[in-house]
Amino acid sequence: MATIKDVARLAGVSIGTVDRIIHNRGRFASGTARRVKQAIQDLDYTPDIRARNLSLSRKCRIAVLMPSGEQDSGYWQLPLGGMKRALAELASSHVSADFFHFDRYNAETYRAAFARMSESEYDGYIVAPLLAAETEKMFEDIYQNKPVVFFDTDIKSAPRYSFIGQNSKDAGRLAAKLTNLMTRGCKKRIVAVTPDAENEHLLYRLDGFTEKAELPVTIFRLPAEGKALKNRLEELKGLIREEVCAVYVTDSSAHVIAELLEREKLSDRVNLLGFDMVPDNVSYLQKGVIDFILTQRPVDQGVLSIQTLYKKVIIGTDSEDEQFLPIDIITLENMKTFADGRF
Amino acid sequence: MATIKDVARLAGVSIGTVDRIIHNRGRFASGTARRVKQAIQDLDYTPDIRARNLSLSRKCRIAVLMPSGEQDSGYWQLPLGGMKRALAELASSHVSADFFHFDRYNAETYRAAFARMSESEYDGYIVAPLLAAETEKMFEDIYQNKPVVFFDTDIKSAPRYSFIGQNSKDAGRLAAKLTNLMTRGCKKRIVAVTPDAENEHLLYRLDGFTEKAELPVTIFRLPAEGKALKNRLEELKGLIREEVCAVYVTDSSAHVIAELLEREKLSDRVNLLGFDMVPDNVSYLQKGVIDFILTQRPVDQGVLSIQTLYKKVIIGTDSEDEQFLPIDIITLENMKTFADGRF
DNA sequence: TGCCTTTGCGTTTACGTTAACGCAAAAGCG
DNA sequence: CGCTTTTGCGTTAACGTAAACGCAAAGGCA
Repeated sequence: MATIKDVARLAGVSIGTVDRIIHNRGRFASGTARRVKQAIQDLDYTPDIRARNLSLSRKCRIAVLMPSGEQDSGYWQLPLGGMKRALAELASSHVSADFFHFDRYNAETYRAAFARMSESEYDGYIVAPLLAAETEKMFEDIYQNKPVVFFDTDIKSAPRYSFIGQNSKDAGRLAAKLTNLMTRGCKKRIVAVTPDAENEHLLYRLDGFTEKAELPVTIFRLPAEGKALKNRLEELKGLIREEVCAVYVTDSSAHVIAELLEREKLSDRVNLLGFDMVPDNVSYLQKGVIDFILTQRPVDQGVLSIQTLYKKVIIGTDSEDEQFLPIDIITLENMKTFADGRF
Repeated sequence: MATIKDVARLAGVSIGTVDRIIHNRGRFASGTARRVKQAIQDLDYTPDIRARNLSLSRKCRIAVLMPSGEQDSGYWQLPLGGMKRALAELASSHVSADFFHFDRYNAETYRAAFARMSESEYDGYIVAPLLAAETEKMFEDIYQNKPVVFFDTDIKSAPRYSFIGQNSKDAGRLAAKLTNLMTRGCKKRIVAVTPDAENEHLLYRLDGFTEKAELPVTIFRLPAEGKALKNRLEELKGLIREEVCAVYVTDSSAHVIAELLEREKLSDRVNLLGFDMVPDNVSYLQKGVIDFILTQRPVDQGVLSIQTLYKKVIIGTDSEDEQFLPIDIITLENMKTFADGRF
């Protein structure tokens, strides 16, 4: 491997000159530049990253703005775990992160977390921009000179460096295909359960599903918690008992329906399909109450978010504008190959 | 982040002494060692890998011994691609590899490739040890002082550093579950097509399948090529036409059966399930002739093989003895999320 | 011609770690 | 007691790159 010294020798100049020409900094004669560039080509010279970073003593301080881990049945623990793992691996490369959590159903906490984050300056930002309206303007200033990565949800109108996530419509279509398979011969309906709160990518999961489903689909909205939830579940129970052969849940709360099915001894007759390997879902999958879980590798999303900023800030290489992860199908038989938390 | 200088200052010694104590090299007084270790603890000091590697000017030359890319319907291109990608990313960290390919159906070429590989010395080895009997002894000497990674197939009796691959029995079970789903209501049989040649992990894929299949399974052995293959296919055709509702193929050659089904217009009536996203399989999946493809992330296997050696040789951290990858289920609806070659 | 500015480039230090080298003090030995 | 050996530890060069600094030569101007 050629070093900057070899280049300098071949071009007949000093390493300082080579460095200046590489970085287009300071002053140099155009003829010299040509010779140096030729030498770089001839020797196939690439700077040694280790030496570069050592010399720059670059650090990468990252700010992460996301919901607290427990929300959505513990879903956010998954990307969080991925980030922590990636950070541990990159710790000796001077990559570190501060986490700012908010309540995704409370815009005020989002703004507060953002404010706390803004107190220091970071080299890069990772954000789950769940509150579209609030996010639009927030990152405009920051984006001027620091990379901002969105994960989970994309906001096309907001400025960002890269998006890491899922293609939700395809996920819905896939769910429909599996549901069709399971309900072959069944003459009743499918219930699609989706949260009360508006969320763009859950809408896509519904759209894709209804597009491909071969049985009639009844959409059933469910509040997040409390008495309203209880009442609605009671209603749902009646519906399921009578005329339903499968239930599709668009978010990570399939375990709520699973509990209902189990209690009412409906689980043999009614197929259930949901999203995300949160602990409650995993245990109902294991019992056979949930038939399929789809995921979009939330842990990998976390890992990739950190790595994307590391590459940008420390190595200096750019990533794709959109980074989609595969949609995985998980069932009783392959769950344990996913289960060690690495996926 | 604390440096060795800080440690030295706190312990009241020079950096040379600290270094000697860290590496347990040369001579030092036991009292000094205690003080230095305390200081390391107090400051939470970890050596900077970049500086360490720069100083050691460590290189990692890797030898890869595997079948040539075209074999097995182009399967080996997949891990090969993963290795190339990982190598490209690590190029400026002085990781490089030489590839030695063989014909997996010809033991002589395996030995020849091994001999060529043995002409130089490498810092690490990646091997697809498909010929169990030959491999047993081969790596004993090498393993004495260099890490050897097996991928795809494990040989428990041979010495190795780590294995990267799949749990084949689980894959078979999963295949059975999906086949059961697809053939619900069908009263005929399933044909399990498997290559003539002996291969341990294909046996496991059969075992797992027959264990969980709900219909009777007929095992049908297929030669690799030539006239024998043609005759056997003719035979298979008769079998399928009469009394079969699904075909399960244990290796990457599902496309051979797919072609047969398509030609004989049997694809609507007979379900087909196979392994590996090789180009031919992908196109039959797209046409709907193949219903499901299972994979064990061959590309990731390649990436992980390189990374495992990089971590061992350059960073100095050990990996697990066995590294299993998740079993993925791929169908028409989620195939495009896998299709960009990154998975 | 003398002085000042600009241009082009070489020199040097720093980044943090490793490891060779060698010096002083202590210990061993006749 | 004087000599050699051992012990303990400090100093230093090297890894490859970045960037500040400053020197010499050339050019500009009166």
